[in-house]
Amino acid sequence: MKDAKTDRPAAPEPGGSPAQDYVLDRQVGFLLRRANQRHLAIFAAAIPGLTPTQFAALARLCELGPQSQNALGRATAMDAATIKGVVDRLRARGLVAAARDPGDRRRIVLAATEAGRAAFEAARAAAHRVSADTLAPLAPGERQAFLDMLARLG
Amino acid sequence: MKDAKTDRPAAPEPGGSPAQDYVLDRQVGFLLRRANQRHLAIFAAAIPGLTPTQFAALARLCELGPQSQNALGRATAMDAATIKGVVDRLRARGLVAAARDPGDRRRIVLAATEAGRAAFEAARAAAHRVSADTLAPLAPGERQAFLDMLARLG
DNA sequence: GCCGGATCGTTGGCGTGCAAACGGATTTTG
DNA sequence: CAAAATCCGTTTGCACGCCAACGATCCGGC
Repeated sequence: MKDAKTDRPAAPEPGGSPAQDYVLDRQVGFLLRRANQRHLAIFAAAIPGLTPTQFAALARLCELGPQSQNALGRATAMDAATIKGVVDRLRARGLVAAARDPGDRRRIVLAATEAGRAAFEAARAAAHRVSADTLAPLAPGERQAFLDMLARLG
Repeated sequence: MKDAKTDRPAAPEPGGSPAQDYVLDRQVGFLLRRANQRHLAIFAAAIPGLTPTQFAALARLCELGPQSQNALGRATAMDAATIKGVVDRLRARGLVAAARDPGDRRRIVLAATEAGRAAFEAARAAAHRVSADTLAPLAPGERQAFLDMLARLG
């Protein structure tokens, strides 16, 4: 048997038609998807030629130095299948170079090329602007708190 | 040994940010992507058999009644190409029915079937739990504020 | 009327994302 | 040392998600 003290708002109703119980516009998942869409659009407008994931991989590679492919994937929150495609496209454009690891024959060691490093440097200022523009609808005082909370959801 | 702290490459930044500090883990886009990943995992575990987008489309259809395909796409923040695939899959499973609009021969009028409505009802409680679980890392008092801010970014 | 612009749904292409399965290399452990 | 457990990168298959282009239809203005 159920507790009678459960809240009304989200409780399943026995006999009636609940209907307005689930409001899509208030669900985290939906809002996350929409915020992501807007961010993607801002990014694409500010940095054409590099997707956010490609830029993230390149940035990490510049930040951390040479990495194995899967390690780079972990550092950028992409699974092995996803990072492969991203790296393939970066390699095809000469932004990332690959070499076999002599100490572990399974591994591929990736590193940013000169062109890759230059592309990262060239895009960095724009990337900061993208982040700022994305957060623009929030009051300045809210932004850090929002980022902190968002980070906790990851 | 390397000078890692006072590294100032070819980016002349007079008085502004030192430009070296592009920290991926603090960028909104990256955090949004990671939060989305976690939410997706929670959703998939709680509601196997329906993706968040499919559930969103079904929910909107139950909420708003019969809609044209593109109108449903707008109501769920999906472009025409995306909503088509989602609707195709829902139709293939008998959760959504389609009929031509006699008043406008371009349009397809979509409606949830009995099975579709039942699937929505059956999943609704779980969907609420998904939202709650996603927000679980936040203190109860923070959640509403977070959602409000997130909504403003959409 | 009719014509130009909007809207409707469709298609193709590209780029994430995840799951599952695989063969090869390496490490752990019995 | 050999078997088992891991880890590496790859592939396939599916599901978004956006863009650009398209034929069909509708609608506004002339």
